[in-house]
Amino acid sequence: MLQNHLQLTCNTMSTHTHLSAAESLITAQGGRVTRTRVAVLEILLAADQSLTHDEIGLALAEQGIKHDRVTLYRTLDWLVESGVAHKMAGDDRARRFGVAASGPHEHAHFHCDRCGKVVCLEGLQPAVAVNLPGGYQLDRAELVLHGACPTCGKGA
Amino acid sequence: MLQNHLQLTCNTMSTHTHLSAAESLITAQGGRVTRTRVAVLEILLAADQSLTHDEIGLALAEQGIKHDRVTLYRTLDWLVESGVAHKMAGDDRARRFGVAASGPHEHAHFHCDRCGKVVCLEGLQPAVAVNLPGGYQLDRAELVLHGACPTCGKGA
DNA sequence: GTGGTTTTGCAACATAGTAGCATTTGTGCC
DNA sequence: GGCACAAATGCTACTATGTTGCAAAACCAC
Repeated sequence: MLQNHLQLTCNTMSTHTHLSAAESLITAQGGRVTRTRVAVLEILLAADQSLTHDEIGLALAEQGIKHDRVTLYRTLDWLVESGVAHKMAGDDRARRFGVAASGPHEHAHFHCDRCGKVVCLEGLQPAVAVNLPGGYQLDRAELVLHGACPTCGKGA
Repeated sequence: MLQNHLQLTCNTMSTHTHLSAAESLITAQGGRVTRTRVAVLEILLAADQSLTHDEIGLALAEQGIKHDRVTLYRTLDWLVESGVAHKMAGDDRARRFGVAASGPHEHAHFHCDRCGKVVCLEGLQPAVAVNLPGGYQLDRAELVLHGACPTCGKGA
């Protein structure tokens, strides 16, 4: 899980010009580098799976970063809008967020039906664009695979 | 308030042995044939797209069928549990429901990003089961295509 | 440091879905 | 047809998720 080392990631005022990956991404999008944005993005970058708003909020709290529920929603929305993160709807009614590491919208997700975890499968590209009925214009395809993740599969 | 036309759509007690498709489906699942279930299922059968809980409730009201929000949730849940209908999460936070006409879980959906409509594409089968990382067990694949439906595409 | 704009935090609201329980309604049986 | 019993409904209240408006604070350029 996430450590709570409290390692004072607030280096926006430091004399070093050292920029973390998160900070670079944010400035590249023309946004201001704020405590919340950096922390949220770092959490997403460090995570190997999609996280819900709630999970991210919890991680923020563990790092001692004070934040508001609404701010987190807006931060996540901004990240999605900027193309840095992507949003996806699961079977439960909570949306999950992850960093869009590869192409803009071209990767599949795996949803574990037992533990509810969602991971990104970068290597998979759905072979669609096939027999779509006439008149439909395809923008992007979203592929969600359901089943058991390695952890849950072993237990069975 | 609700009209009191009370047009007695109750044909479960009629002398005919005429059973609608909806009624047959319900009894086949070992469920009771109730006003709400028959009406909901007929609405879903008649629809050429997935409907939200809200849209179904509206359709029920238009037919003068008194119902409760909670009952509708439970009815839909029962239909999904019985395998008669299927549930899918869209980009908005409302779940959509449709009848599972073909196989149990093996068809794709098309989501129109302009009008929000969701239709079932029975003919499409995602060609997955490919390079899934080791340890993952695949149960089913859910493919959602995003783009413009024929109606919205023409306008562009 | 100062000023101006972006973000945040707060409170209140809105929507989607769930839980418990008393009442009603289908259904099998006589 | 009438009865009994379980399933389904309807009601109220509640939780969870997400949104809006606005004043205060933080960020960044100068």
